[in-house]
Amino acid sequence: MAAASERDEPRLSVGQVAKRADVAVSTLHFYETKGLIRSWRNAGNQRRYKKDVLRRIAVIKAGQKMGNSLVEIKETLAKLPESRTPTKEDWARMSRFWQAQLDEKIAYMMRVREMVDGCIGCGCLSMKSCPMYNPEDIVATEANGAVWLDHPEQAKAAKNCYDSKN
Amino acid sequence: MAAASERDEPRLSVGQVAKRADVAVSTLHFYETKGLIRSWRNAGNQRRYKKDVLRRIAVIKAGQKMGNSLVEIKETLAKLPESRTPTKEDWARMSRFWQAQLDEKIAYMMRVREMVDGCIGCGCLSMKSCPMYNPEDIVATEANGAVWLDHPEQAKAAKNCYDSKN
DNA sequence: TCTTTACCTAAACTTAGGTTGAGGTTTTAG
DNA sequence: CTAAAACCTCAACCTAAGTTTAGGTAAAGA
Repeated sequence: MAAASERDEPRLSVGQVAKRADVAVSTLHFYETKGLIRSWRNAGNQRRYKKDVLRRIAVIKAGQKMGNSLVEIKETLAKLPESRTPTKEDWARMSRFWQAQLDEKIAYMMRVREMVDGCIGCGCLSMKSCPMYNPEDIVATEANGAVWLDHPEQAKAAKNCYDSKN
Repeated sequence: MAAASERDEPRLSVGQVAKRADVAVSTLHFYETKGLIRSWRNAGNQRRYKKDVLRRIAVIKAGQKMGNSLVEIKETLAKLPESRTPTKEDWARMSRFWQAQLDEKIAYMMRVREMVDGCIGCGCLSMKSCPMYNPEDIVATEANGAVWLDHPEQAKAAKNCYDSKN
């Protein structure tokens, strides 16, 4: 029966996963301790993975490229169904979620760009009015995970930041 | 003469800088050990700063928001003149440099967005052909500082990544 | 069978970017 | 003049995201 179920859904060893996903074996151990991936053990206590672990790792990598922490990525992965192997539609939903997040980050970068222009590039050096000196602009809300949002008004405020008092 | 030069260019104490730049005193000490800012000592061995330190800290903060490391930021700050207090034009040049960097990062994010779409969102799970699994796409060149550039072809490659073998 | 390769755990180490604490000195305000 | 507030150094500590090392077991192939 163990043999039968192994035939049903082929499992990968840690070395195989490491090679195919291009990460170190130690990284897979590490991700497992962090709850990002899961494995089962064979009779000899060695890890065995379902193939969808490869996609999970791809998601982890992509998330890191976007600048997300492993904790945030774990929260995203937690939206996948636990009871069954994720389907194409499950992954597509996750993809859409991340596209939206990327859109936000791109918008954030564009606001930083405006601030750099308005605040470093200009003659303004007053710490009080310049939005760049006020750190409340990165707000973390646990509902959305970390949010990279400046208050949009700040970009405008930067434009008015021309009192070269210092 | 010490008094005269203090009158010429007012110096700030570490506490004043901390308050105005909204960072901890310990952070200023830390930045100093890292060579990001500089100070002089008064007769009692206490730090004194020129006012342009505030702008340097603003630059550090902006750089961090863009995702730069302190080392990278230090390299950027190193482009400022050492011999004199930076002028408006010095800061403007730095601003332009960072705008360009931000443009690159925004472009990078947009490529990641395409990859997330093409590679997680699609049915493709082959590690070999998918650019997402190949880490060489973040290339560090010391000339430019760390570069966030994917090979542009990779975004295209993601589009061809539909062999659902796994 | 025997030896090499792969795998196991646990703990220590690494870098980045700071923060905290201890113990002592300087400045400032009343 | 004295006490509180600000400052000093140095060392230890912290989190994130892993990597490395040490000592031992399992599996694969000649």
